[in-house]
Amino acid sequence: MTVSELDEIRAIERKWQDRWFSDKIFEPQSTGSKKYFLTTPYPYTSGPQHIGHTRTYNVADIHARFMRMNGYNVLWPMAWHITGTPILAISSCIERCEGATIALYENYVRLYEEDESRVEEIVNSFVNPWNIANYFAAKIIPDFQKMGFSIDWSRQFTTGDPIYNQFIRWQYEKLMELGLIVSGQHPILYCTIDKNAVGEDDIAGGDVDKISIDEYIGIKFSFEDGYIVTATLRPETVFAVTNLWVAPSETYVKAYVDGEKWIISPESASKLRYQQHDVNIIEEFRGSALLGGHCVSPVGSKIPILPASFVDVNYGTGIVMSVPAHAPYDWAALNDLRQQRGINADNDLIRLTNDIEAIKPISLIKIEGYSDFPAVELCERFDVRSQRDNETLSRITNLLYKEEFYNGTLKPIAQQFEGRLVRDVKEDIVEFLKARNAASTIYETSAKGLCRCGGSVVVAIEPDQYFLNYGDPKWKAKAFELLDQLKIVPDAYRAQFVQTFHWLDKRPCVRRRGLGTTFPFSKDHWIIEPLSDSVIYMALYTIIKHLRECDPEQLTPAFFDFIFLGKGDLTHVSQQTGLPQEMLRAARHEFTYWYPNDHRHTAVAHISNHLSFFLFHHAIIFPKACWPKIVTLNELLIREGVKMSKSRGNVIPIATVPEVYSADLVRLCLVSIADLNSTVDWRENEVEMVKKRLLRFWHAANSDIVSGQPQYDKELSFPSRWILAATNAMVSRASEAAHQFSYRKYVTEAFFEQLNRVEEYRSMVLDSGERRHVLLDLLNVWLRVLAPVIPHIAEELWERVHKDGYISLAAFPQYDNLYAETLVQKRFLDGVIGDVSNIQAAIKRETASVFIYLAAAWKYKLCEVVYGLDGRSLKQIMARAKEDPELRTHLKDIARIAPGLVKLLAQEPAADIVLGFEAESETLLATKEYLSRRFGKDVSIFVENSDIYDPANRARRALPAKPAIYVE
RNA sequence: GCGGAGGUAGCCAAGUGGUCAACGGCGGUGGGCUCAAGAUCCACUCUCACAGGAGUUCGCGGGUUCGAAUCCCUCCCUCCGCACCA
Repeated sequence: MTVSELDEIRAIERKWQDRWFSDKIFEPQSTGSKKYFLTTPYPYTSGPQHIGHTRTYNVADIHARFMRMNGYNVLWPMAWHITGTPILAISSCIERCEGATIALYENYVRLYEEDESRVEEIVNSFVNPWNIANYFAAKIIPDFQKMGFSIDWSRQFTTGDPIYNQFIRWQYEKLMELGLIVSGQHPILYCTIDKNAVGEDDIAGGDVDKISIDEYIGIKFSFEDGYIVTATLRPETVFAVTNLWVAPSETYVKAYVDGEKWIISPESASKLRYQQHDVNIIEEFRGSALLGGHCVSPVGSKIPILPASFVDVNYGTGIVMSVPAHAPYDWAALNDLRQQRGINADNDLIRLTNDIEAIKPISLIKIEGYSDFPAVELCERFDVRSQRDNETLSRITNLLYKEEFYNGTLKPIAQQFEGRLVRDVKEDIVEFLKARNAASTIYETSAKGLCRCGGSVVVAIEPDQYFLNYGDPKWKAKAFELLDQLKIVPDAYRAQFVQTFHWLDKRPCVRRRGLGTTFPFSKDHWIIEPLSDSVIYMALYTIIKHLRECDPEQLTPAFFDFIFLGKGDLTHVSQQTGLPQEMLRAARHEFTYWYPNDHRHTAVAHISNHLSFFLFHHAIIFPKACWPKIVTLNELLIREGVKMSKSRGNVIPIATVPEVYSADLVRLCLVSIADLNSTVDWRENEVEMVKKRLLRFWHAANSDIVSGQPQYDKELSFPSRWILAATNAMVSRASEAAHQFSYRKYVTEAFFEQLNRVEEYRSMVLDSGERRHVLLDLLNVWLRVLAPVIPHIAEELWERVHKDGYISLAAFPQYDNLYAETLVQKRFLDGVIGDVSNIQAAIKRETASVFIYLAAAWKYKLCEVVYGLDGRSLKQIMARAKEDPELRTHLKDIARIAPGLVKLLAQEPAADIVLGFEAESETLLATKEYLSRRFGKDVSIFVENSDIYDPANRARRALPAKPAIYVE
């Protein structure tokens, strides 16, 4: 068992992959009564596939193969997703000659290209995003083939194809007709230089430090002829404001904002312009000019304006409202002012003394376990010295905000909002303030970000965004109806679907740029975004072959209505589209044959988006008969305990699988390491273990084939009958596991445990014609059970045992109860072996002989009697024994052994414990030599009676199912 | 905070009312093989017994039951999702 055997397996894998592909054995026709239409996500073609993606496809392939062998006409097609901005972002990185991206893509391309000069050339070509999409789409095909996936390659398309665009336009026509597309304004991340929306991929480091949009409330404090505007995440605290904070040395502006005079920072002014506000600056001044002034809060309080160093003019409006009772920063800043007073006799401070002196924290929110002034309390507890203790302050700020938000209730000072939970009342207070023209929504990025082009990332309001209205009641109701009849495996994920379905609401479905389909309902240039154009494409697989010859212009909404919904009249549609009637008829037939999508398998990460959209769209666009039936899910894959990621450099691309591992090895590992609902941790030492087992199987199977004897006329011995029965039982358990998608259990049963059993059988029956025959016979069944998991090896061995045709297309073995009683016999034997081992281990002496004493016949009779009794007290047993003429002669012994017997029979199911004398005796006699070898001692088998060698007087302890043992 | 999943021997991990001291693997110990190492094979790997026995275990603490890792309750801890990101 060496490298050369693994090399041989690798060569075999290539051989069968080529044959499957050239014989097109996985390209089903739309005929046959049992069909199974399986889909998995089409890969996003921004780079090579790795072993993490492969987990999903691997499960799908194993199931596809299992179903195929169970007589289903299985369709598992594949296409390519290129829609969206990531590919665009990569292109522009390469165009700008960004070293890291170029190096990454050169490494990707090197996986497939030997010629180094080609590598550079190809990467250079990636300045055109289509080249990225096409290059990787083309390379993922051989990647998948290297894994042995039984994909139908004849139905490929990309989401950028004109045919696809027409299909998606039809989908959106339907949604528009149903009134499910709405428009409105929407905040987005936006680059100030590109003048365009930015996604995660466009932001420098955006994949690591994600930037989100925070919704602040701008609160207007009346001041002179206008307002000082502060920005806050906690509008409810407006009732407890004691003062405002400004940065005295920074510049502020007075500006007309939508016709009102606002005092804010200039940075804020320019950001507001992106948020659909009309902003004109009137004058600039230093923050210190505001100090000592007083403004009036929306709830009528007179509020002084004071200086604080923690104020950042880049954040919000650059002016902060101070709530010292509930905001640690504010309390700390207030303390700083008080302590500086008198020490550094700054003019400003002296001027402000009275104001500072007068400030008392105002208690607004009541929370369990805190005083009236939790911010004060926390500052003291965490020993905050000044407003510059940034780390501590932000930590306790988060802590307190969370606590107050979820568990805090408002005090009487909150007037009509008294007594309500902060989390419930927040929105109402915003409404209240807005109604008095005292508040305005201001969006801010959660962190500073730079676009890859160098521009700042800000929040802009898109005034005319289109949304899919998942919140529409009729849509939601349909979706729930679909969900109710959908099988989900593992079913534990159902709750996540339910939750997602509940909170799904309006969702933007178009973007200003990216690859994809143009949105048909706007004069502006909009592209339907990736998660919105990838939800019903499974339908396209069914008919794509018929569309290749068409002019995409012919694929009108009427065409798709006819094919998918059966709407319209054949002749009419034919005339309208110019498409031949037979083509329309064939496509319609193919769609109705394959749809619905019986089974979709994907990763759990898709539940809250793709899968839910998939179900929503199917529910509303297609009739019930076309609704998907089963969704199965798997968790993700990590490597040596950590996530795989580009930045860690620990990704295993599929392209390297054939040289580093082997397809069948990876396939076996991926399902054996973990169940669907837990993470696979790809650890080399586990892989190594699986590799050894696989090679051992390969080695043994080959030698069984070489030495195999097709014919054997004599009666089979107990061990042979047992291994055949055990194999039968294995087929049954494996089949059941597969139907439940428990493929870990499947390989445990069908590979690992079966391998152990077969090895045990080998040691039970030394080389003989019988064994050679049985092993060959067994292989015929076993290989077919293994074929879904390790198809290459199974296919090769199948050929070597001279079976006709592909094992991939062979019938999954049937199973029956032949020799089932031997399974109980084997359990009995294992019990005896266990007992002998126990005793040997206990006495720690060299021994030469083992004596096994089967119980006397009357004990078996007693056993039946006891088994039939309702109660099993000694008294009852003795009473019954007295009635029996034979047992009556053994009363003394019965009294002695009855407790042990009762205990034995307490094991469930009792009927399987006691085989009867004949069977026990046959089992031991048939395996006597094996036992002798196994113990390394002479083994003698006796039946309990007076004429036997029994120096320690052990035989009398013998019970049915539990012979007595003596070693010497 | 809400919703979901989960906490099992040194580690990973199966097991959801009785055949469970608890599958399997890794690691560890001893032994066979070998000049030796690796590979491989066998045994052991909670505690105590040392003739097949007993005791204590499955996050903590309670409860239901003849019987609980498994069912119920309180608590502690970990992970995932909470949207416009594919």
